[in-house]
Amino acid sequence: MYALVDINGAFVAMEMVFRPADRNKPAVVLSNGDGCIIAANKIAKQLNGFAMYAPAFQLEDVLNKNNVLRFSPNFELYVDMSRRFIKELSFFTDKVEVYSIDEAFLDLDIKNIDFTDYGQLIKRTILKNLDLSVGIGIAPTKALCKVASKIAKKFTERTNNVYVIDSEEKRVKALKWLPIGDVWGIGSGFAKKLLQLNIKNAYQFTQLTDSWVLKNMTVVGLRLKHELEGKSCLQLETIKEPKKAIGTEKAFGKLIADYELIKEATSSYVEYCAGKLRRQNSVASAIVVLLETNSFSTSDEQYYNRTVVSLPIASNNTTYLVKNAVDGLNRIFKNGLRYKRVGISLIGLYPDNSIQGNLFVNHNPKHSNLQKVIDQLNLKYEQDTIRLATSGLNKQLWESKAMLRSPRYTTRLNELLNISGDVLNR
DNA sequence: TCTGGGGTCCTAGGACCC
DNA sequence: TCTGGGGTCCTAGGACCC
Repeated sequence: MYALVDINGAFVAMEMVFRPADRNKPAVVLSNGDGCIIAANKIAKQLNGFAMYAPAFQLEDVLNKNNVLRFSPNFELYVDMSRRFIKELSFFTDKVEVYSIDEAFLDLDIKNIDFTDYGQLIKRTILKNLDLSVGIGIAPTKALCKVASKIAKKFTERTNNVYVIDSEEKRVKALKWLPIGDVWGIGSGFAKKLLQLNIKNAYQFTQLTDSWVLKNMTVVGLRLKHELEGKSCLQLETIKEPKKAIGTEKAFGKLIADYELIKEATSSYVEYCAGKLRRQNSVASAIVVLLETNSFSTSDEQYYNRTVVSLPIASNNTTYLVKNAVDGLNRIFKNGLRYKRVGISLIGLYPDNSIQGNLFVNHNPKHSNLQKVIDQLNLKYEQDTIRLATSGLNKQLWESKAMLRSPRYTTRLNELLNISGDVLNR
């Protein structure tokens, strides 16, 4: 049996850990630039006229009228809380798959336990130690865990946040209950297609033939069907594989025409991603650079372009990667346009201990010691203590603002929670 | 005025190899 | 008359996830 443990309303819940006085208020977390609503607590979701993922400015009235608390995204906090969440889970089994920032699959291959009791124990532990509430679905396959977890969350009064699918009867009942569009792995595209065929729930989906599913939904769809039938096809991936791509693309705070500022942003993104690249001991063999105007504008000239810069020698050296990314930017940059976003992605990643040489390029590793020292300083003090001059000093001119970001309570010494001031006075 | 960001996997088709 | 067979690698596009 597997378990899926999932933090309820994760981002808002993580904010509320440090704001106990605000727990009964509606609250949302917004996307970069305070654009869209990406997370909300139950109270906010139940408000009249509320819509998840809507642009915040469209819901201005609803948010103001109900005094909804708004937060800029604070991923540094969420990532750290997530790390603590996984640590708690690892006390229950050493087979943990970190599935996302707020979810993990566990292998419950443990003899003589009552799964419901065990789930409740996990739930109580996370609540006690982290002040976060979770939902837990337990079943013989991962896809069925997802189904069980939905039931656990939907019918909290009956399930107390833990639901186990451990019989054929429960499986069929659960699948008949689950609308096709809510099935893990069925997105809006396939949901639409299946509804046209009068497939309305997960159970009906499992009644299709294997060959139809294979032909129309590839092997991915077929695996899902088997999983829902109770035949496990998706293994627990407990070993964290290195990423195959590391990228960043973000909207600017305002539209930007100035090449120098866009170059700064590009350099700064590469610097950030190259750090992640080195931390997973990889090198990149190519860089994607993309540039985009504001697609929502009806008056501005529209432009979208991307290019792939192949590197003669794979590398994880910031200076070298930045230089090549800027070459890419130069290829696609057009004067006279107002840009909304630049993005870079390091691709073709492989381990840094097996770099393929190049007969025709003189590889000069003289920067690698410098790079190490910079990384050490940035680790010891703070991110960006030392950075490239090409990443510039004008961040405030292009970076989107995060006016509503809460303190990074658990990762910055100068943003620690002040108990008497921050909590008791609230 | 304001409209998210960061990933994975699969397939088809085109180019190439011997 | 008859025009192979078995591969790899890359890219674009489409699907999905949180």
